[in-house]
Amino acid sequence: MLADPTRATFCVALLDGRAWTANELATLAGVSAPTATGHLHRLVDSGLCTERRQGRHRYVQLADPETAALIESLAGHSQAPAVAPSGLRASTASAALARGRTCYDHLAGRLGVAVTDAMTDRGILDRTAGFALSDKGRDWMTTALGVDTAAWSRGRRPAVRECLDWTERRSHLAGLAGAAVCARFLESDWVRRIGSTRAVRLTDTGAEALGELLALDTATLR
Amino acid sequence: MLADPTRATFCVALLDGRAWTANELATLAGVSAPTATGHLHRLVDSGLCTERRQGRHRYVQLADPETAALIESLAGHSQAPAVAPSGLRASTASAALARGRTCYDHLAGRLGVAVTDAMTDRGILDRTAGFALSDKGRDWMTTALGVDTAAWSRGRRPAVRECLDWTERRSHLAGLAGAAVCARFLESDWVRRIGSTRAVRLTDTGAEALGELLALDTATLR
DNA sequence: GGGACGGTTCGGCGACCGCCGAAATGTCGC
DNA sequence: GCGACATTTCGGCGGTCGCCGAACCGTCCC
Repeated sequence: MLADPTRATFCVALLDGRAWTANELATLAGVSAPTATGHLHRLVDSGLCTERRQGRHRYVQLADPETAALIESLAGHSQAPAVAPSGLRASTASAALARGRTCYDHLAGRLGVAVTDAMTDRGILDRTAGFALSDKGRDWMTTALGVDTAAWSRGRRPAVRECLDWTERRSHLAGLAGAAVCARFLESDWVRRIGSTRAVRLTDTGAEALGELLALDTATLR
Repeated sequence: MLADPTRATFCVALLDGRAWTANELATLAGVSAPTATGHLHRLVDSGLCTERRQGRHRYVQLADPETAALIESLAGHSQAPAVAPSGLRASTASAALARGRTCYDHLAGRLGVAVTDAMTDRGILDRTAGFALSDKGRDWMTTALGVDTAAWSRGRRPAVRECLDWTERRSHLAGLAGAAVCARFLESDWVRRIGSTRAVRLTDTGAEALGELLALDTATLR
């Protein structure tokens, strides 16, 4: 199912966690609308995606975080692209993605890895044996981010998960904690989406906040 | 690469962590030798597998634990097999696999999940936030298993990793800790391979040892 | 109502790719 | 050297599947 280049392109696009319409995906992948329709039917039938009909539009998105994690891990294992993007526009877009982006519902790129590293340095994450939130980390989630971590023990989704970043080739934070951090950062406008892409950029207030909360040097992230 | 049924069968077989010859894999997957050769070339070229020539034999195995983890996660996401294995022999073999098996280099099946659960109950694993080894767990590794956990901080492979068990549909322990547990159990003859398959069974001494070390009730695992 | 537009169904074309048999190569054991 | 055996190369067959154009169905907006 994921082996077809067109469907793979769809899924990577859907990794941004948003719902796309059939035509958007068709244009992105460079195929005709009928082709895209057929692929989307198969993705929905196989349970990888879900759809929401709304008027004459059909919005498709990944079925759940587990599916997103699977696609991430496949993307992480695929070799680096053979050719670098050419052209000013493409390379600007690709640079923006490398700097910071969302990966389903958490942060990735240099920004995502930097935040994860800073959380480790500050003792919020414990990476000496596995990838876990320390006691201090649980406090930090509540006081700094206003997140109720007690609710995390219920449910199937892991609280903390490691996700291989395919541009940085290093791990960043995923799971419920990663999603909470990303959501809070977007809500507080510390991080803002660039247009309607997956790419995000750090705002001025965001840079300041991350300096205070995580002693993070944001100079290379802007 | 992994989408072809024959190659997928090869990779799942290789999940036992051992090296297989081309003919063994051909027989298992029900294809001719030339077909198997072609597939193995592609798997090696793509970096998923490595080969070791030895006389007139060609031994193939998975390239590294990361690759094994990828295949595991794909296997975990594939739907349950539509048809139950039929025939006495097939169902005995499948029951043995469900009871206990190796999953690349760690334990899986009911046995793997039970050991993981027991380690959690005894406070060796901390699953309240992520999947990590507690301080107590590090001591246990050293005293009970004679494993030096200090060496784990170096290297890319995570010390503790969660692996979705495709028969139990629950997580079991993987990563360096999972590999250490499995290796130690096999060395001590607490667990023994059934023939040359991935399936393993608990020995009498093993049942006793697990009762002492983990307060594990092994009645349903035999 | 009528045009615009998103999405869908149908039919058919073409390419890719997995498969095998036959024959070749290389290794082992005697 | 010679037969047995594991593996490989080659050539060719066949099915699957992705793709598109054309025509069709709904919904939205004027």
